[in-house]
Amino acid sequence: MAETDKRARLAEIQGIVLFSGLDENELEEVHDLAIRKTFRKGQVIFSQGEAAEGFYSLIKGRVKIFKVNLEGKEQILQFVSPGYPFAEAALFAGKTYPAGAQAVEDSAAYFFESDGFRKLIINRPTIAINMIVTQAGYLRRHARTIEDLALREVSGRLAGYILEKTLDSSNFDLDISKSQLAARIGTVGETLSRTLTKLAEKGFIKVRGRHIEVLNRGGLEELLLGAE
Amino acid sequence: MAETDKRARLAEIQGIVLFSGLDENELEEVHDLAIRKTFRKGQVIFSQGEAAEGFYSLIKGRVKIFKVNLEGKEQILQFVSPGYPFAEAALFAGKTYPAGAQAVEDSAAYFFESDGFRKLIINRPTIAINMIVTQAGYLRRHARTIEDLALREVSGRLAGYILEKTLDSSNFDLDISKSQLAARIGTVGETLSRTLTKLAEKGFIKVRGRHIEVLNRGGLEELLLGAE
DNA sequence: CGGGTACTTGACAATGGTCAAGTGTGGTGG
DNA sequence: CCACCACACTTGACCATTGTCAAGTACCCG
Repeated sequence: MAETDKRARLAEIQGIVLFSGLDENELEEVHDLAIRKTFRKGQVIFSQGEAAEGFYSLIKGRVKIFKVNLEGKEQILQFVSPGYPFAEAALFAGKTYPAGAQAVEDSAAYFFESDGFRKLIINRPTIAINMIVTQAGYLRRHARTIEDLALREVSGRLAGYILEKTLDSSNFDLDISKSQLAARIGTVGETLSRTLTKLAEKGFIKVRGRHIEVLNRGGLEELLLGAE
Repeated sequence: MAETDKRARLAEIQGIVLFSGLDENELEEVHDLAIRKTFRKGQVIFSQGEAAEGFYSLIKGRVKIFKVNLEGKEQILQFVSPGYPFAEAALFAGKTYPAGAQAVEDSAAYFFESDGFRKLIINRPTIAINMIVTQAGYLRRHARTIEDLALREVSGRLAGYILEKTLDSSNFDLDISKSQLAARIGTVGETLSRTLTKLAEKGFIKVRGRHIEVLNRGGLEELLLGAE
């Protein structure tokens, strides 16, 4: 029982991008350090400003990383997908979490205590490289978010979001609430609602509930670039 | 002559955060890979969208990393200080530079070609760790910028900027033009100008040319938090 | 079927961007 | 050493985008 348990955990750990390409021994080491935690939908994992003891790697569900201001407005920095780490920056920069984390669905993650993980990583170049790779990806994504907020109006940001979600098909279902989408995109629910109908009126998209269909990709792309 | 040259270069390389803690041999390896480049004030180092062949480490001067939109509005993602790398994310994510880079002063940097550097880093955990550390720092900084843009008005962002520059003394001189500061803070010159005089009228600061003196730290801190 | 939450829509206000016209100010050349 | 030009910055008037507050509607879950 404990044995199958361990095997299951090793399988989960293998699915984490940070640990891809590791051999058996290395996986064992990671396993011995990892603490499995589960979170219910809506549960706060940590809050901004809290002391950072370590970082997480999500294996199931979804987690949002966000900031809030005094008035309660929220900005979502990113949604974390299974396989990906979050709060890894806490490992080497600063002693507190610079943002909050909350489970958006029922979720499970492995927690890695900072000191132990640092020791581990020093002798495991593969993990270090994997870490650099995912951080590089996050860095790009953040740069894009900054660009969005500073240089695009909300119709452009929304267009960008929709285009990303429809790289292959021509339609998709929102996997988050519209108010969360608003917070991701850097606006509020009301404005998102209006912008969505505006795009629909222009004939670029069709919206029914959470289902969005793209009718005119070119139109969206122009918006993204900054035309009107 | 070539010998003193090399020694000078090794000294420069030693001053780069990515390569701190390396032994002689490792420094040699890095040296053999590094291409020294100089840039005049105002010179474009690379443009957004350009194929990314490698990354840079600044050793002298200053460089800005920025995005521009079609209307020509600019958002500065960061100013790079000597010792720090830029475009390192290009090493492992994507084939093009996601932003542009330009020398703000006469500058010098070492260029590292991606493939070669990747090979090097695999056997040099120290470099990998250093890389993770600096990326973690950049990640934090970006998160902060996103927070600023999404959740603070420009007076709050400006207050934050001034507070950061006056952690020890109570006054400082702007090391960039006001229009560049505006672009860093996510606004335009006119608004920055107005905001500066507004803060001065409230008695929080005193401005003369590029010199800024803080008169009421508490007031600035409130602005940063979101009061008005 | 009921109740609550999420979303939409409307009217309004405000932050901040744009355009245009000054006002320096520093550096260069006469 | 002064005059002048270019450029950075300031200030004013205006307007657009977006946020706020409020009310109404739809939809989902129990």
